[in-house]
Amino acid sequence: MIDLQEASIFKAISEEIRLRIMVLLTEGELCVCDLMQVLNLPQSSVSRHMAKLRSSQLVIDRRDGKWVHYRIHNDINERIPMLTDTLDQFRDRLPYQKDRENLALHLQTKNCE
Amino acid sequence: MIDLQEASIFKAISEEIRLRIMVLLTEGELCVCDLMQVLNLPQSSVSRHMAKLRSSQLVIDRRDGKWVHYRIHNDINERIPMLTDTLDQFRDRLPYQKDRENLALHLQTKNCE
DNA sequence: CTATCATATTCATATATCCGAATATATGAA
DNA sequence: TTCATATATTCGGATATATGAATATGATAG
Repeated sequence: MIDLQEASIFKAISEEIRLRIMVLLTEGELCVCDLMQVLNLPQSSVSRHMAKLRSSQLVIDRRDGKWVHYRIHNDINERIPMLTDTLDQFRDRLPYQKDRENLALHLQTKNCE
Repeated sequence: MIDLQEASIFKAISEEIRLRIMVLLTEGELCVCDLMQVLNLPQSSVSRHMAKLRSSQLVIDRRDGKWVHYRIHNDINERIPMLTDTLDQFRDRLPYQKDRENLALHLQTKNCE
């Protein structure tokens, strides 16, 4: 079944984990392995969710060696004006706030390697 | 499975028919029988979709005799910033524009009875 | 080349969602 | 009360989506 483009975008962020991923991406570019550790999910799960976000053009990917980094698509505000404001509004609520704390801790550890 | 409230709202508008209903409701209050005729859908289908929109608190209902009128919830922009602006942006695209034309014709006929 | 790491995809299964038809409920008129 | 109308809910079945494990792909190091 082919969704309307607009419905497809809402469908992408209507799943809890993908919404949490989108809020995390408001902090900046992240790779699959970051998200696996921060959200404590198997790799295949994160990768599948990123494929869905990518196919809805909510994020774009950038390969850097073995890693694939994802970030929120530049054009997103033109297609769905509410999205950035809405994600920002969620940042200080649970579980998004806790996710962001976990991300900060994870990035610290990562830098110290 | 219990969704996050935020995810539940997006889930509600991630389905094509419900999104079209929400865009129609930007024009004002409508009852189930209006939506049935404008969207050419069986009554049970419209009623089920309205229950979903209601449980996500995207719309509120008002009973007037035999009819139940639905309108977009007053508080919606506080929970999802710019949602109504986003719906307004869809109004002039297809299939939403065609739906609005059908609604206008339907309301004319209805008034002439 | 092989080995390893990061990511993507496939597979089978479980769960969720959607649908029209049928039935139930609610309201108002006769 | 009985009937008709508007809406809500229930019922199966079909389709869609999410899941972890296993496998495939892609990139780099040695």
